[in-house]
Amino acid sequence: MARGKIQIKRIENTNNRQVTFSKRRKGLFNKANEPSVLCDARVSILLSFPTFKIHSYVSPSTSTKEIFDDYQKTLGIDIWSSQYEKKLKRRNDENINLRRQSR
Amino acid sequence: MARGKIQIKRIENTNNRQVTFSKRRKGLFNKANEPSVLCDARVSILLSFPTFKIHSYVSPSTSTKEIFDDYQKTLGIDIWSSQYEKKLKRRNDENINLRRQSR
DNA sequence: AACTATTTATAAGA
DNA sequence: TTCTTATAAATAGTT
Repeated sequence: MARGKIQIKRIENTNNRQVTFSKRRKGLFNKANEPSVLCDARVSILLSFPTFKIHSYVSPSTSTKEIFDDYQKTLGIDIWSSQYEKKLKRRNDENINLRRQSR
Repeated sequence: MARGKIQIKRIENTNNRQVTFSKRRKGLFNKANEPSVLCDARVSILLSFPTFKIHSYVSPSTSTKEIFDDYQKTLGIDIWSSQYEKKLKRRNDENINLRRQSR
């Protein structure tokens, strides 16, 4: 785009890669904002780049977690809960045993 | 854009709103793909629209969960764990009481 | 960090 | 709903 078409492949020069990242981050977040206003959509974007911290965009009046919970509901899974479910089950089992003993 | 500039405000006509959503979803996901190739970035997009299921894009060679775990690491929090931590604490407290009673 | 020639995205129409 | 196309927006290379 612009002053010559580019191939979509890794930019080898480190400085150019960083400049392009910054420009495109701005463009991407702008593009995300518009459908949320035009179309009542909710958008969450997470963008990680090796030398920067992670960058995020989320549309107004919602939160990253809220959108993620919807995502998980749609998939019918909860990829974050499994580690906690195991611990909870263990505690419950202990609990039931203790109640039996105290009878 | 195109054939006249538009104002960025809610599109009231339901059909137009849906058509615009579909067009912009395509555009947004395309735009997300390019920095991941050009700049070694990782991108996760979740896009929810009332009458559709949620749509997602994630850059190649990673997963939505992986990017999210990085996001949480950067923030220094774990927004999904808190609800489980509460339940776990409750079970533990019950457990301690039961052990006391059975002494 | 600003500029601008050019590419890309897209609003409206077919 | 898919295609076209005139115009708006984004941006690669330059300064």
